[in-house]
Amino acid sequence: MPEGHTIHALAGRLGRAFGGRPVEASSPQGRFADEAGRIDGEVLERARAVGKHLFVEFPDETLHIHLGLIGSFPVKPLAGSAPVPAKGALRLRLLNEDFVADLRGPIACELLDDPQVAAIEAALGPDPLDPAADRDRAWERIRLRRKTIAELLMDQSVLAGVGNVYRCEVLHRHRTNPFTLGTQLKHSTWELIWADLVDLLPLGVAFSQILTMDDQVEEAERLVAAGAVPELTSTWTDSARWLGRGPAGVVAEVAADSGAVEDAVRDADLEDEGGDGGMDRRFWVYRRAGEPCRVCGSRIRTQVVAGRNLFWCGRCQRRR
DNA sequence: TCGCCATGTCCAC
DNA sequence: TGGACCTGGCGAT
Repeated sequence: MPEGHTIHALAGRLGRAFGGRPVEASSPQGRFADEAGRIDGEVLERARAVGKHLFVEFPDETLHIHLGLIGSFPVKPLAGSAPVPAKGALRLRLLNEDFVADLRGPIACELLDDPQVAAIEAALGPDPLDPAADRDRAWERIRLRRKTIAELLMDQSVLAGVGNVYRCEVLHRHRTNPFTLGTQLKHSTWELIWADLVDLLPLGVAFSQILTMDDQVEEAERLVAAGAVPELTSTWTDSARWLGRGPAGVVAEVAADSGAVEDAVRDADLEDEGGDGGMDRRFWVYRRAGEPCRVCGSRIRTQVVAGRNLFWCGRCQRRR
């Protein structure tokens, strides 16, 4: 179940598994049969993510996919054996000699031309995973709005890639009242929230898991610094954030040894499809309604905001 | 086996 | 703002 980090990790996997080679495309379910026929046998040039949108580029058209709440697109190595027979509601299968990727339950799966792709991107706010993202663009869309920050963080035209878990967690990390209006939010608070997302989302990509607890973030960054996280070779090598830090050197070295990278990637791909990067699933507030706040012991509250369950601590996050 | 819920979005009212 | 839609997993029955 995807927020932006999941889609960026997926783009990396698709690129490594299928990039630069012809791909077999089919729609066992039939709902995408005509379009699959148009890309069948074409070279998959590149896969990239913007927020929660996935773009898979072919010479003449771009495959646009949005997984929605329940979609999945696992990439699996074949390891010499034939792919498992297609069954159930399988919208799209991508296949080559080494990998198979099965798309199920997307809310968008379509072939677009360049202007259509540009239109989707233009409607999105800055993505904290994009090294060139401009946080001020998001601030301009926040500061004049009389909507709560809890709603604004989920609004993809304000900020691209953040979903319900990250919004709950990041607001708690900064002790910010989720009901603070955009017009009331301090600029300094926004700067801290953005910087935190720029730190946290790449860890989510690297570990295919949302990590927000201090000890887990610390451990994740330690593993990154030790060069023990193969996932970042694809997504992070061009990240300004990490090029500006120690781990980048390690990443560049690992990336230079492509054979080792391939082996490591295969291992990672085998393991992390469940979105489990290996650390236990633990949050400050998300899905902890009624449990004691890990900071102050007060009960975590929940309330539906814009159709989604918001979780927060009424004491820690009193301040607007 | 059933019903509900989910890291999402869109549309009709 | 409520419902519809896409599918899988899990707890209750």
